[in-house]
Amino acid sequence: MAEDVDLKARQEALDDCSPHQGGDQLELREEEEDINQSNHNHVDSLLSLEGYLQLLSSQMENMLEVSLLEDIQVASSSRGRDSSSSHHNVSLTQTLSHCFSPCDATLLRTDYPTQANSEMRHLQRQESFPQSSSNIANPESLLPGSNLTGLFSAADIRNLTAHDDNFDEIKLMSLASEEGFDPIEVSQLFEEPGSDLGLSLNSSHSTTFHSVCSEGAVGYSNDVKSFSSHGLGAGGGHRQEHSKYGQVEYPGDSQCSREATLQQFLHNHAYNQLPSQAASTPEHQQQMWMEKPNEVKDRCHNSTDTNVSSDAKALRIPFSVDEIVSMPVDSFNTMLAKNHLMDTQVSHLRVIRRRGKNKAAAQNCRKRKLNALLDLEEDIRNLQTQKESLKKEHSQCSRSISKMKQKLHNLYCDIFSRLRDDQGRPVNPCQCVIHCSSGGSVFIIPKHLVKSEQKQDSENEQKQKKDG
DNA sequence: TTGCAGTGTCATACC
DNA sequence: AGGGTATGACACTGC
Repeated sequence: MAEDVDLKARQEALDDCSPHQGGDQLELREEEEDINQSNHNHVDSLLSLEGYLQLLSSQMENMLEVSLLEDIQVASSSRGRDSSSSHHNVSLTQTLSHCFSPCDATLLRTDYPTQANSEMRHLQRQESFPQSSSNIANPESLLPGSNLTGLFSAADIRNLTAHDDNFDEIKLMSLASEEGFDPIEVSQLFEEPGSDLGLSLNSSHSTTFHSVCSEGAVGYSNDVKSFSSHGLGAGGGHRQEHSKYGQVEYPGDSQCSREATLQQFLHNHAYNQLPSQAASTPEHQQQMWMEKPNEVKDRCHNSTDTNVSSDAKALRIPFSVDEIVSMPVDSFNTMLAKNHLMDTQVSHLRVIRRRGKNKAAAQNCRKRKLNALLDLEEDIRNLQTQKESLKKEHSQCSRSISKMKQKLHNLYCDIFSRLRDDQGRPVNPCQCVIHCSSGGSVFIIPKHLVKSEQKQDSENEQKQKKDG
């Protein structure tokens, strides 16, 4: 504001010296107003840019934390069995990290016909739901009807989880199934008409929570590793149970059971929460279970990487989620046709694909926004530099005009001091003016004649305008 | 506890 | 017409 006043004062001073600078002043004011408005509009942008730079610097740390959390997660699951099996953690982590590779998925497909025992299948199906809807932060929130604390006291389980934020969802889910937990019943119980393809909405009914799956800022990377690491929460548990019981589902099974497995996996969209943040009281658990889909839908957003990975795995699709998202539409349609999926499964996969696409689009959109802000900030700097340059040029021009005016005045005085009228008397410069014609001739004309001529000229111009 | 930044998702418009 | 993209809005999490 002080700069405004100073500038205006200077401009007024310059205007006094040079009466023809009104246009320049107006332009400068406009430019100044524009710049000031830009400054005002981008104060917030500058503030957010600071945070963005901090985010960039911390993303490398986050990437390291991801792998670290993976090890911690597995370590926590093996802690209850063998506290000294540190080497186990490494191998498990490696196993988990390969859980969603296309090669792995293909192998799973080829394994299907080798499974024949129907009882085992039933048991495995029961196992599959806990795996899919794992991610439990609070063991007591598994099911309202299942009494986990009958096997382990709440204190024991809390102690188990207290070692790490990443509670061992796998183990607890196994316990849940041992308690007679029927995943299909539950999925049917919470199946509501009009829900959103059973993805976020249906999943919302579950009180299960993700273990910490290293979500957070992932930057704009959308590669396979990114998806895999995010999928460790559910995917890791899933894989582990596979190694325990073999295949959970078979391609030769009815579409119904396949669909059931799909639903089970698609029900896994709870937000990752720490044990302390999860529902802790039975009342709260009950409330969570009774919540309407729309009320809990959005709570489930951040875990979708995990869950869509599980979705693809549950469908036995030999492609990773990232491939599902990034593959051309023709390849995608071919893949859908080859796998002989039901309509609902196809629609689920399309949802997965659409969400993945939209996720990337949102990341690009935000990236563009930030870039636009950076560009605008640079524009502001450039305009400020240009403004300073123009101000200097303006002052230089004003000084030049003042000098020329002074010279003209001196010349005027010099000429009139030498002029004499017909009678040899000096000509009064207040009564006469020097007039230069277009032909180059110079006349000394009395001022009153000049004024009358000017009046006539202006009258003629007005007449011409009216006629025109 | 509150505010903020980052994120995923949805709805919608547009291509 | 169907799929992809862009973007505002919303809810949520973690800090």
